[in-house]
Amino acid sequence: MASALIEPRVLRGFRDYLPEEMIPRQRMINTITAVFERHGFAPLGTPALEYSEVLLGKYGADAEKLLFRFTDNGGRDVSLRYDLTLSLARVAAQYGNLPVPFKRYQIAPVWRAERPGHGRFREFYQCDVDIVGAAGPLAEYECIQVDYDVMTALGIEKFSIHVSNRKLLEGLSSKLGVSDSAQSRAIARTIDKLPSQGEGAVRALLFSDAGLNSEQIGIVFEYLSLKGSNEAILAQLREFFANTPEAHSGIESLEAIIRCASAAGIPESTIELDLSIARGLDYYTGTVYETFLLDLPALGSVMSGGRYDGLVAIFTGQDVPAVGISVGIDRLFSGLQETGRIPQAATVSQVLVTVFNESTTPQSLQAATRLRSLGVAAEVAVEGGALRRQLKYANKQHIPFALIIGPDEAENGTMTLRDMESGEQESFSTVEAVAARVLEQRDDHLS
RNA sequence: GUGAGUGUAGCUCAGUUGGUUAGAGCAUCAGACUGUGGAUCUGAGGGUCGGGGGUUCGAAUCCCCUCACUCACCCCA
Repeated sequence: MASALIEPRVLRGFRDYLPEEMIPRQRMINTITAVFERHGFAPLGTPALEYSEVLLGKYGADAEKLLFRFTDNGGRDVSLRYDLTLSLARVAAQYGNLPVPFKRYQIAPVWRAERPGHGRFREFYQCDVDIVGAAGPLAEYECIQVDYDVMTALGIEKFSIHVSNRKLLEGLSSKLGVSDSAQSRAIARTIDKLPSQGEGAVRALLFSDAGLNSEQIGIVFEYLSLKGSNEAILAQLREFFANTPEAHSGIESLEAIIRCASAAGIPESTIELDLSIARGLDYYTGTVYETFLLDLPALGSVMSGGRYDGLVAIFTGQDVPAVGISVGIDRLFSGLQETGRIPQAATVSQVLVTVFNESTTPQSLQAATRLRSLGVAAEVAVEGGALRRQLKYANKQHIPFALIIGPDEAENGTMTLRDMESGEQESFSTVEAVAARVLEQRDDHLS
């Protein structure tokens, strides 16, 4: 008796990445990883599952509802990680012998029990770099430098890094006479919507959601209307917050960041002080960043982060300075696809080594092995069959070359290399010559 | 979590006021074609019409429930 068939399916909000998508995605990640390591960030791995108490209590009440939380077979209360930052804070608190500052990167999936929507999933990747243990603006500037270098390495020219500081919002709350932290957060969340929803909507929300009166709303918009060059905005901020000490360290930090970036030669137009940037998560305490592609502003931020000095303290009781920035890999990937910057790649193979019959199989296998040792990705036509069939496979997979070794070639010690794009064939007597030909073609494509 | 919309082959979709055995294109596989892919022709496989219940002589079609997906809120990456 056959048992009931199992329907192949994945959970809501989860997905497979088929090779066609995974190949260019993996290449993008490799490029990003190389930038991280060039800045001295080292890889860190942490478990997907953590004790719930490690993850609870620092994201804010809304986020807690989004944890995948359950009891494991041993009766432990556990949750899938919601982001990578809290696990990093746990590591920083747990190991006493880490270097200071501790610089790590981590590219790994996180889970949120959210309702999936356009471009939103319950399992998605985060790609973070963080510096734990460095309090000064140099660490904050380094995140901007990494941001700039990642964008540049990916071939993106038109982007803008928007920078603000949570301390300014604290100063704003103080100036408004708001002391309730929930209300302060509501104000910040509402301000964050200015670019997407516009002034009218934000005014209405400040009244209905954040509970501000019209005089207070006037002050908020006085703050948000500070515009001009970065220098001009800083000057206006100093004046606006002259009697609000809570905001002063934020202004100083922004000044220092701008100075460092300018000294490092990052174009001034790339960094933009943007007072509407607030970031959603509650744990940010200082500088915050968001990065936008100028060609696709509606895509939203593709790289963002900030300073979160209080996070390690939930484990140790002591504040430890920390700052980081995170690449929104999926969003960035879809943005690059839209602007045509992702080359199509259906295969990783450069050569399909065909197999004619049993007597020529040894020659095919030897050629493939030699090609690989010469750095060529060589795939053997493992299914065999008619040569027509094998070439059809190479064509469909967009493998650029097919190496043909049949009885004729075996007899006179040659092999035939077919360029699948042009259909031209060339005879070679050594595998080294074949490899040179294939690698030359690849270099042409890259340049 | 709230509201609206859509579910028919792997994909995109037809399917008449409810009527016999649910179709097409693309894709897949085989053959024409055991030393050469993309083209053409011929043929084949592939469907519990999302699932369950109801109305009816009869349901892909009408009704109810449910699940999934899409869009807008909420929130965010």
